Amino acid sequence: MEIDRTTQADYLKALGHPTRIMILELLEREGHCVTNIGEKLNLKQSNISQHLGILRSRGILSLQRDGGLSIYCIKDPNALKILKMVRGS
Amino acid sequence: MEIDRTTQADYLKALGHPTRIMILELLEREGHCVTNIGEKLNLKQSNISQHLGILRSRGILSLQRDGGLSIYCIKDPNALKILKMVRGS
DNA sequence: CAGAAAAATTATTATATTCTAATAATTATA
DNA sequence: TATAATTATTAGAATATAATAATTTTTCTG
Repeated sequence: MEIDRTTQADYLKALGHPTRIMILELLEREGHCVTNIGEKLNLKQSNISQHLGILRSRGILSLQRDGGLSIYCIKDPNALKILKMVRGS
Repeated sequence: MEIDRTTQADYLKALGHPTRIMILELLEREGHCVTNIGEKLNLKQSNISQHLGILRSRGILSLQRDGGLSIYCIKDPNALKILKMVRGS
């Protein structure tokens, strides 16, 4: 299947935000819940939730519920590879 | 040297636009002048010039003058690799 | 079921991007 | 030097993104 340039751009835009980069770095080792991410990054809950939603909508993160928690994990390992390539540019 | 997340994000944002993706695809084979790019993509000159400026400011494109023309070329091959990875996500 | 905890959603405001049109700057050539 | 061709820059309006605060929804637990 063909992936159009708007979708490609949306994917890259999803990666192109400092907070979302921090989230991906944090999730690289293991999944975390929303509150946990917010505390580690010292950002508001709703803001984190919005960023997670963006990353999820692009297929970069997945979410699994664990009790009352929403655990977010890396779904697309390419995202991490891309970040590594950016650092090496 | 350490590359901060804002710079990483700016790099990814530069890649995250359909027109700029088209420009990179066009320049993959060989360099082109501004007018040429504008004609191939059927977009206004000033708009193209602005997009080229963004890509150049991030170190993704380089510019060499040839007579009256500004020839833009890929400077950072990583950008093309990243686009290929995005397509394969 | 009621209350608490976690997360998502909404509305609002502020900021950033993008495109167009117009103008300015640069270079080539007659 | 004047003119044309090429490119860059600027200003403005339209759209998109982002952060906050407030609210709602969902789920767990007593």
